Amino acid sequence: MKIIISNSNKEPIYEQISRQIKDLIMNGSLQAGDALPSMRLLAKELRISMLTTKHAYEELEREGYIESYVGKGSFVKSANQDFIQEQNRKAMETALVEAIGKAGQLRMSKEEFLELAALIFDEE
Amino acid sequence: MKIIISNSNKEPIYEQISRQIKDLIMNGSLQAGDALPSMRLLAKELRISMLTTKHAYEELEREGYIESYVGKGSFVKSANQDFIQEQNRKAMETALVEAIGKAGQLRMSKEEFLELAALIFDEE
Amino acid sequence: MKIIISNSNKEPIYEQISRQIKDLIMNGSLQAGDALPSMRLLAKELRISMLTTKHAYEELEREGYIESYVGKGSFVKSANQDFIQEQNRKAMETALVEAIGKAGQLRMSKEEFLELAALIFDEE
Amino acid sequence: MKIIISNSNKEPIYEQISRQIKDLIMNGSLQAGDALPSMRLLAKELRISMLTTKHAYEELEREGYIESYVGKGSFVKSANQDFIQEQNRKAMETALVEAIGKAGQLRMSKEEFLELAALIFDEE
DNA sequence: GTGGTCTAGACCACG
DNA sequence: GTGGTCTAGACCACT
Repeated sequence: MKIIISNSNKEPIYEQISRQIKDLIMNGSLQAGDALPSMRLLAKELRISMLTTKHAYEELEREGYIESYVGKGSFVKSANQDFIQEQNRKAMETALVEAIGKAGQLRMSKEEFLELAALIFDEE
Repeated sequence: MKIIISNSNKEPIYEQISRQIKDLIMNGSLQAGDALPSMRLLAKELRISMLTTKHAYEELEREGYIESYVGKGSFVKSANQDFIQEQNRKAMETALVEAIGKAGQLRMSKEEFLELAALIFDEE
Repeated sequence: MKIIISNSNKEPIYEQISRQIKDLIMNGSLQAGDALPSMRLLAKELRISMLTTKHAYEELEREGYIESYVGKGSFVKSANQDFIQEQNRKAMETALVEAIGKAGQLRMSKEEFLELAALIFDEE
Repeated sequence: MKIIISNSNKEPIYEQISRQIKDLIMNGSLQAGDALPSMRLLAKELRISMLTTKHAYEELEREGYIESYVGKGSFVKSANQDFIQEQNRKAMETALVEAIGKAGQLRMSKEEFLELAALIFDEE
């Protein structure tokens, strides 16, 4: 599991961690039941305080992505796939609305915007 | 000039102000050379500390949207229209790439995505 | 605002705090919009770490009882009275079901139990 | 003797075990003098560490429900039936007082409360 | 002044 | 070994 944190970033470290783990779960790299690295180990690897990894894991647990058990560790929750799909869809729509809003401010026509979108879609 | 600030909002007050002024500049409500209300007056109207309006105006000046002259006041800058456009374009592309990435994870086809984009474009 | 914490208690300190503040809100001692003591001040008064009071306030914010703003402080949320009623009702039913379950194990008859309940009700 | 442990539960495993054995004693499924499965066997059946079953049995012994003899095993204690009853009664009263307190905050009348209690009593 | 984040320790309960 | 709680500091952004 590869987590990259940047200090020259306004996003809090714990947010960077929980966001990246969320992404790993959502794209299938982490499956339901998989064990996450212990808070201590992850903290050591990332050279940050254990409290920070704990903060990240707590957020993930609150949002229903993982579960932690004293003495056992933290595990990806057997989340319903629907929940993950739903989250992904919401994120996608939010970004799309944002992009279209900006396009409007730039006075782009619908055709220009869709052409650009098609272009980027093919690149990915 | 209508600025609305919301306390039940995690966005810092100075950000709410500078963002709304930026929008007014972008959509043409504020033209190059126009005078902005004095920091003192704006603070009084919004019933906030002058430090906060100062913070907002400083950000706008730093980002090249306005210019302030001691004893005269603050004015919308004439230049940098291209710079602003460019920034907007970047923000738009970033959001679009994000949306397309998520769409890929959702296994949406290009056609589905473009259809959705067209739909949202018309709504706005 | 009177908060009492006990160290000779398995309940975590932050839980004791958030629970007591919840009670103050639910019984009307704290009204919507009221300011809570700053995390620092409360920590000082209770002679505990600021992180602990912060933990308590975070929980209250997550559960919708209060809102915190950097530079301003923490305030009781203008909660819908319905939400509070609902929480109270749930707590009451949980306790009642628990009591009745125990009564069953004690082989109390319904009449005995209701008599006891009536007695306690009058005392309060 | 049927013990069921759930991993997707924040209640510690040893607590789940001791609680369930307590219930079996309380409702008469386990009589005074009955032998409990050896710690080793129970651990094997539940696929958990023997340390955990040991922890559970120790709690039961501490609370006066069972007695363990080295080399012979663990047995339900004959005495203290009154003590157990008394504990149960206390727990029941505590829960009832709690429920009535909440009912008071909800401005329920005594009649409403007793009606609700009777209803729940019949359901159980 | 306020809350938000982070550190580098510590002790505890659980398995 | 694991996670849960707590301390006593620190720096930062916001008002």
